[in-house]
Amino acid sequence: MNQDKQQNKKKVPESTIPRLSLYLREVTELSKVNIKTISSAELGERTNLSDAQVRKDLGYFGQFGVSGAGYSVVDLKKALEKILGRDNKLNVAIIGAGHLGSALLAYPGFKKHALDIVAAFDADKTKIGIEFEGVKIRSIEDLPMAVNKQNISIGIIAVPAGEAQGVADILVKSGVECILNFAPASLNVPENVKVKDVDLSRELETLAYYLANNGDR
Amino acid sequence: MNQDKQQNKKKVPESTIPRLSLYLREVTELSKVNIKTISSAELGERTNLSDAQVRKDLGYFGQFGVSGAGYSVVDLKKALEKILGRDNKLNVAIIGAGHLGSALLAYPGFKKHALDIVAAFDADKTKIGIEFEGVKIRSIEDLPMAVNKQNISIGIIAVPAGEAQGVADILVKSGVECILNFAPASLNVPENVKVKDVDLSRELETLAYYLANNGDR
DNA sequence: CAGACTCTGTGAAATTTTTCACAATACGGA
DNA sequence: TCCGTATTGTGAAAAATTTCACAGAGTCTG
Repeated sequence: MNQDKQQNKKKVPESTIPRLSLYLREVTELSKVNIKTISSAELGERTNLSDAQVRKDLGYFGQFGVSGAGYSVVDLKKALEKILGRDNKLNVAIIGAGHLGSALLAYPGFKKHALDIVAAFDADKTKIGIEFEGVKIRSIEDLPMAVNKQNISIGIIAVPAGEAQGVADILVKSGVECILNFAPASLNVPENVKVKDVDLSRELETLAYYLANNGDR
Repeated sequence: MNQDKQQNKKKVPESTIPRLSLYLREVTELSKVNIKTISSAELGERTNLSDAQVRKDLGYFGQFGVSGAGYSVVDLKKALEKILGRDNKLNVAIIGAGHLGSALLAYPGFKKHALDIVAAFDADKTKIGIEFEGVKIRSIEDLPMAVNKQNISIGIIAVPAGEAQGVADILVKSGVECILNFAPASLNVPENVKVKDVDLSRELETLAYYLANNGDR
């Protein structure tokens, strides 16, 4: 039904998408310093990926390059922005206004990515009403209403692990289909909901493993 | 030379390690509520993975289960802690004491993972001397010395993208072999150095992609 | 204590992802 | 304009990862 975009194309690997974001970062950088074109090899070097990987990734979405010359930086930038959906603004809610939640509220990257944090919630009554970075903390009870009223499409969970599933349930029930989960807990959600876990513990533990097994690579 | 641990065993896939961390999280949880055994199927359900995946992952490191009964929670917990190197404490330095850096200093997860934040650095002279969570911010110039004196094995980069490579270079030169990079920049480091990127932009962009291409997958 | 049942460990198959390699194409200089 | 060079796009091969599926081992019930 909406295969149209990728019709006969092969399925895009899961792992390609985050790399597209990397490419976009680089071409954005390049466009700032007024560089006009870049080859897959150079782009690969800048992202620590192989040239073939770069070409293959881009190839899933069309033909953006010019044989013998490489990719036009501005064109590729535009194309990637389109693919990654930067053209339509998205409204984001943060649930949990602790250390992490407030660091996120201050994070400048959101604006760059056409993401607006339009609401923040916390269960702690003493925090309600406080304003962080122009966003007033509200009671978590207001969440379902806010999702609808403010057309929120991404929920960021920044609460302790024990409360994460409950928050996820509320988000799902309210109609949010994308969750960025900072809590160290595996969330249970329906198939149609996309969860991305950002788990510091896991990252650290992975590093510790490589330290412990140093050398095995 | 230190293949000994995994002698004749097949190479452990990169992707297995973060999952081990997930398993450990679950068995730790289970041990708290005094559950004695768990099957691969249950562990899989709790982590949104298949039972086969769980067994295969554990299988790379030995035979921890009992046919017909499952895995002993305490034994598996111990085994995973060993594998992930939680038995030896590691010293960590955070570079960058902005919003993110200070949120990290407050993050309770480090202690749990046998990680000690023993030092924090910032380039901003006005921040030097301030104490966060019992750690005094120092000048970034002190970093090389601190790495040696305090036996720091993990560096966490929490500076703006433009400064990340410079900080990475200092870390590498000082002998740090593990870097957790929060800056949205691709770091260039020697082969023997392990970098883990935690890139919020990339996560968000990936989510946005799935929102934009909602329905496919 | 026997038989039914459960659940692991693991080769082999299937799938996914990455790399290879090269024909086709466009550019740029003479 | 033509030739040499650079670089893409992409099937096909290789590698990595996941899933399948089942023999074998241990558990539990009556």
